[in-house]
Amino acid sequence: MEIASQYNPKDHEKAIYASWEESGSFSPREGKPGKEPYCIMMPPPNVTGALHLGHAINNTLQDIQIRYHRMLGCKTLWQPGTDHAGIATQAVVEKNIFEKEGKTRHDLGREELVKRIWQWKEQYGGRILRQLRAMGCSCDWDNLRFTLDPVCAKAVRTTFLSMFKAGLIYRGKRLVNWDVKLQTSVSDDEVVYETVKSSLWHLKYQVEGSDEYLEVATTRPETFFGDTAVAVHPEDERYKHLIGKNVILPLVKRAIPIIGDALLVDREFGTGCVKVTPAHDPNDYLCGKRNKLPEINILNPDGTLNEVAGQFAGMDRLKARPLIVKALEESGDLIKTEAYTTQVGHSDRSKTPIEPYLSDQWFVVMADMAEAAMEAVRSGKIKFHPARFAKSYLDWLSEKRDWPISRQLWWGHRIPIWYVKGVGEDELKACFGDCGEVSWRRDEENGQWLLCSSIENFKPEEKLPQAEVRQEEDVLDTWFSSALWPHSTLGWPDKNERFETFYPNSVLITNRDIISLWVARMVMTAHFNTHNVPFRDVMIHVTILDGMGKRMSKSKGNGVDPEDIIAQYGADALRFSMTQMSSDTQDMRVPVQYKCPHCETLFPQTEKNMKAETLVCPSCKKNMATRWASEETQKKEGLALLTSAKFEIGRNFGNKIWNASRFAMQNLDASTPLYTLKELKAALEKGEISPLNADEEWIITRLEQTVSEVTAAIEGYRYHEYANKMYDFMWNEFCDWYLEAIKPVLRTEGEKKAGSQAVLATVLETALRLLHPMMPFETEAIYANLLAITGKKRPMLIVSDWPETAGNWCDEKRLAYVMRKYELISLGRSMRSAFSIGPGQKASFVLRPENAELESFLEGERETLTRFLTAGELTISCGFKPEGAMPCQVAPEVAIYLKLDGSVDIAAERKKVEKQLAEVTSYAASLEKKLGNESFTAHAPAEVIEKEKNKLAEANEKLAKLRDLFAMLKEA
RNA sequence: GGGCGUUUAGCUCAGUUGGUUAGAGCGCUACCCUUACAAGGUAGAAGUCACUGGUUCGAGUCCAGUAACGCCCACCA
Repeated sequence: MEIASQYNPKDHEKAIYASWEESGSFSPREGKPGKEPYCIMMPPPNVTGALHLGHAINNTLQDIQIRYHRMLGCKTLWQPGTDHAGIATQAVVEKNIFEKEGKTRHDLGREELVKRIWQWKEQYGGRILRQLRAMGCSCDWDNLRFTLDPVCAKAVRTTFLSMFKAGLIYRGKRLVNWDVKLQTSVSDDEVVYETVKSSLWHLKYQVEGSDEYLEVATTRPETFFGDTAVAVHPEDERYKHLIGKNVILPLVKRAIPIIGDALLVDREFGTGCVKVTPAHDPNDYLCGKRNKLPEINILNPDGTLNEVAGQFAGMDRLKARPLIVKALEESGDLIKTEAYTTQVGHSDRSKTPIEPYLSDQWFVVMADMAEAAMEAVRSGKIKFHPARFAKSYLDWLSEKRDWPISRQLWWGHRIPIWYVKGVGEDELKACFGDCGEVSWRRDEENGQWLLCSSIENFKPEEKLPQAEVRQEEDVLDTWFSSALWPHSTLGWPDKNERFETFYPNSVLITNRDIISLWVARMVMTAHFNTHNVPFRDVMIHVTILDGMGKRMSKSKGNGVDPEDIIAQYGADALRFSMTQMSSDTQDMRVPVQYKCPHCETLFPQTEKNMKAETLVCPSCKKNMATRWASEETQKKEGLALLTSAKFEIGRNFGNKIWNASRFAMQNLDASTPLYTLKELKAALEKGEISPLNADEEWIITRLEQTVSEVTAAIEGYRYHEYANKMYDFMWNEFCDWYLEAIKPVLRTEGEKKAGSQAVLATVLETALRLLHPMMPFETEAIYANLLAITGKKRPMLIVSDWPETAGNWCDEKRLAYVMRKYELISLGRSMRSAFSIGPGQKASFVLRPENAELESFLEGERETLTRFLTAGELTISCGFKPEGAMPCQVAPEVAIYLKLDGSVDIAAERKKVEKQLAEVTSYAASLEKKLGNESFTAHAPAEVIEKEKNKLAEANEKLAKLRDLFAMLKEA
């Protein structure tokens, strides 16, 4: 069998993924007896978005758990899906239509816009799925969900109706964050504050019937049209006497009261007088409620001033501001203007300043649901990993602020509420009284009924021809449907086997920035709908940062497409590196570089160039396109892939595994059995294969330790430990020592060779299974080769069993001797290097063990010792006495000498030994001091003291050898 | 302003309940195309564990404070 000398991912990934998929391996299959079903819901990415490395780490970690549990024999489901992401998607499509056709959504109308967004979804919605497949994600594609699916929609309507019936849904006037560009409210979470250099304008408000005036400072002078009071601190001696009087607003000459409000006013800030604009400021709004002030709205939905603003009506509020200031200045009502830096809320989506705006919105009452969600974590029914993240979850929930769920968008789940006028309750009862899927409530203020229903395509007007019926225009906040994800995707509310099997889910794996937005809400709705938790564990993983320490995100422009990395290094390299980065303390910086498609020159991604569509290569000066450019431009100019040296480690490791396996393939044949560890043990005990040599006993023991450690690491979500243990085992133990050690046996013929082949096959195959969840493509490819070369027929690795240990392969002393052997080799090589003995040049060594047992062991290892040391003559003797000066290194129980042909520079040798002597002496002294310290021996635990004593004994032993050596060098 | 986290080798990061002479990968130095692998091998150099105190027989690890950085939440008329 010809095997390439480098692992080339492109030769394997597509075909292997296809064969997994075709074999149905991604679908849940019946579990082994006693194994609990296992289920993870993929956090649904925005359907029209593109995944970046943040998603790559998220999905890698999920796939590891899924593949591991599948191999354990659990009935396993990884539920994939995408989110309709209301505002984000609608904004993108609207922008696109406006750029191409110059039309707004109002030109198109609701139906047409929604149609266009669906088209957009069909066209671009595939990219994420392609990316997930390229990464090797083993999701149940047959049951892909979308938050606007009929299944999910039913869950949304059902939940809404239940909440409505339970009195948890209400409609109220609230000050919302209004996005004037998208003309919708956005949640607090979608508002980002930006520092803006502005001014603080001081205005003069004349006290009615007096010469006195109040000086109020504002950053938003245009809002004075909506002022309904001026507030001062009730204890403020400067203004106390004015409370109850009126001031006259400039220009419009309207009288408003002076009120005392200790909550709103900080006496120390500014002038101590605050203009109160309840309709346009959250704090003023609350103040208005406290003091029963009227609320005057000054804005139209598009951000222009309304008729209240008199001559300024119709102007955009920001454009009007300087004109208003000018008018105030001219009327003498502007006292002064000072420079002021302030934070202004901007819409995360449209990047325009947010207006606090009074409007009708729908809300969900949070109090009880939040309490239940907190209890689920406090009681330990849900566990966070790492545990500290429970705090941010609990802190957020403890505020129990009602959830505004309406959005003035067209893309999303339309709120299932109908406004009904002109009928009495008797008529409603007659029509819907028997129907559990309809409920209603009286809205006295507006003289109408609020009718709520979970029926699909509900048309109450057909049953109530006499009534005036209007459906609510708003849609639900995207998070409303995402919040149902753990149960809606399983077909809830319909009773079904899938839900019964996989609910609650096993674990949620996600990023910490959506703990409040999403995790908390899932727990709340789960409790409300299913009286259960949605999942048992929440695993929060690291955040991927760019080279400048900024979180990777699409909108920032610093996101790296996983397919860029896959194209250059392969999916397994991406996955390995991601796994290795996934510790639970620090976020991970990934410095990113562009790679010129023409000359392969690398140059760093910077703040400046990260959003550019085209770039010029600093080396070859040719143009290139980035992922921001259109597909045509990418084709024409060549695409500059983003890359990072971070992934080289994964590629190099993959190549190492590949070559180690290649070596194995070259030395195995159709006669080689393919045992599990337990079967190998049984075969040994029955004498079916010849006894293991020391190196084999050692590698099997190390392998079994690795099986246990790696299993525990995955179970405990300690991914970097999983990656590092596998890396160390494969590279430093399997390749560097074991494979090198067994080479001669494999070149022989006979029983011993057959035994060694069996061991090699077992170790390799077990290692492949351990690696598979993290590096599925390559391990599957190697496994296929292994089956071919040994002539076995087995199912694919993806559905193979997770390794089990057999235990007790050899005693500890023997293991220690093997380690001693490796240590001697290292020391010997070190001396070779110190004396500039070239790699091909043979050198003579003497080993002087201190007891006959070790002597006889080393004698048995003469072949490997000779070969690893490139030794000419190798003497192993307890009674060896050096004649004259010989370079020497000491290990516990044994010393190794180098015989030099030429003369030895005795002075140099003496210096070396002297240096070592000094080091070990001070080390031993510090240990002695420690052990001589009575408080240490009194306080420290016995095992620690024992350990220190052993260290001292070893140091003293080494010291004695070094002293002998030194004395000898002196004589010579 | 409140909370959470981070600061360990030139870079990116590990370091389990306090108990080693503090580790890895990349990079660096020297020598090697040795028939699995140069995406490799062998041998090396490189750290005042941010700073200041404290607790302790013993601190990279625990406590307090300081500084810098990052994230989340709240909010500045």
